[in-house]
Amino acid sequence: MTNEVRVRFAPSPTGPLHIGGVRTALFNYLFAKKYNGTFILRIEDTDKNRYVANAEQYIIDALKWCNIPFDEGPNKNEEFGPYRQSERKEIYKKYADFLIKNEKAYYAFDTAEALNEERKNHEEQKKTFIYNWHNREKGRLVNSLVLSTEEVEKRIKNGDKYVIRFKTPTNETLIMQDIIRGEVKIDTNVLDDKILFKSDGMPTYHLANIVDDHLMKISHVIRGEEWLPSMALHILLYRAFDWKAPEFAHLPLILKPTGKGKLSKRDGDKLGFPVFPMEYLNETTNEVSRGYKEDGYFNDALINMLAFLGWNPGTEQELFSLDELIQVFDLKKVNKAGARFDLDKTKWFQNQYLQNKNNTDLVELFNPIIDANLDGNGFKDFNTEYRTKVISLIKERATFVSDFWNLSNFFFITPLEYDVKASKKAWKEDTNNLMEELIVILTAITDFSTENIETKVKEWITSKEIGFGKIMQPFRLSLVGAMKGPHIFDIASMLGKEETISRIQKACATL
RNA sequence: GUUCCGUUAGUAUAAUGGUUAGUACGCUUGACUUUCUAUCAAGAUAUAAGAGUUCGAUUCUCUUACGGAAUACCA
Repeated sequence: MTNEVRVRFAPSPTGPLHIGGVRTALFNYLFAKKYNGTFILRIEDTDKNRYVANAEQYIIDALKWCNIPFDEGPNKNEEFGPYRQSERKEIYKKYADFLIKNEKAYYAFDTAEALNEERKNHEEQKKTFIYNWHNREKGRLVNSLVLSTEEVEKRIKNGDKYVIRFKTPTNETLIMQDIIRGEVKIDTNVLDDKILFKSDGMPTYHLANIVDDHLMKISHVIRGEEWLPSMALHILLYRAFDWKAPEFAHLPLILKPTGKGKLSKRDGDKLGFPVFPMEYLNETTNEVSRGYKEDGYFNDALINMLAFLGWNPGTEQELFSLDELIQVFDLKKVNKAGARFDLDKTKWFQNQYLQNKNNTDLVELFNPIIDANLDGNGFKDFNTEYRTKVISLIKERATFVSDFWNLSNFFFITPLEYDVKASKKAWKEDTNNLMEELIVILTAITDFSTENIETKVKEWITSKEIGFGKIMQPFRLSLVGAMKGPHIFDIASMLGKEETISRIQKACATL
């Protein structure tokens, strides 16, 4: 690659970033890093009405948690700044005027009501209203193409509201290149004269986006597929300015897990899974939306899952660290079709990451949970070694750190009650007597190791000729309180002789 | 409605002008652990439909169907 790679993620601060946005950011980041390029965050806040105060901070925090740091952006290496479009307001007018002067754009004075009226009329006739060469000079619309120069100047001087529209060229088949989709063709006659500059003095997305991408020397525009229909306008704008256009790549959309349409911000609450990387507080409604972080997902697991939504390296490896992703990432291998979000697969990634984490690291995360649940009620003090051992025994059944406690509470507290169904099944009339005998066996064991207990107990069961189930099931029930948990002899060894025997006695007394 | 984009099992995807169309999640069954939400093993399920090009197409072309997006003084 001869030119420097500079890509940008350009969200609009109208609310929290959802995982589709995170994936767009991720792909931009991976592409930039792969080519030693620059990843830029630009805040596209040209719509005053939809602006949400805490959204920008959320976006920044979310990218940080996801480990997708930007090289340039608000308050960071502002060489091409500012990076908020609201702070670049003055820049855009100049470029809009340039287009007017070169007859690539024109003033339009039509009111929103008049345009709505047109749309309605067209709809009644089953036609679509398009503001373009069909009608822009036919006199029904009010713009500088039909008005005299004097009239236009008078209106502007008067303070009449106006917008600036792009004068789309006619009779041309545009052939565009998309890195992911290949050739995309469109007839310019079906395009409409998009508004570039709004009557409130702000540019629309289209103008601001092109001007900023040019000024910030963006080399590749990597964005969601919803922008594909706008690519023609954008290419035409680059041409009108006589600028070199960047390369484009339109990413497939992330679709709802069930039903129709693309994943939307509301789906999380409706379908019962997070759509946001982190929890988000809506400050006007005070509603809290759940986030992957708070639900217990690891950031690297989320990122790995997202990377595989619409892309894969072409090998059978599925687990990749961020650095490995950077190495193997290739825009050309991104899929064209929309990808349905799959919660099961997401959990699988999380599970894999949990299994691969060091137990010593996991203890740090588990400690607060143990301490909160214990609150001085444990049967002894539990050192880090003990806690780590517990994790090693139950980890494979867990997906989240928050699963640990349910899987391991019996390592810390004596069962308070016994699972009713299991008790009925496992505890028979002669069980108490058998347990008394088991206690005798256990008492005799000096080295209370897993292996030792196992051989001694099994020897005894075999010599008594009484099916394993009659002993093992009540034994487990006594120690755990339910028919669950890891290898029973591991549990006994961990609890120690005294606690093990005392639990059996307690069970005998209760059941 | 119009324009653009897309379509390999339930889902995410791999591969190829000639293969038993691969993998993962999920699902089913079995084994093991005489517990399980774990583990192991086995299994079922796919090239949307039709036509054309070709000795041969899932792969290239066209049509249809279906899906998605866009069609705002939102991004």
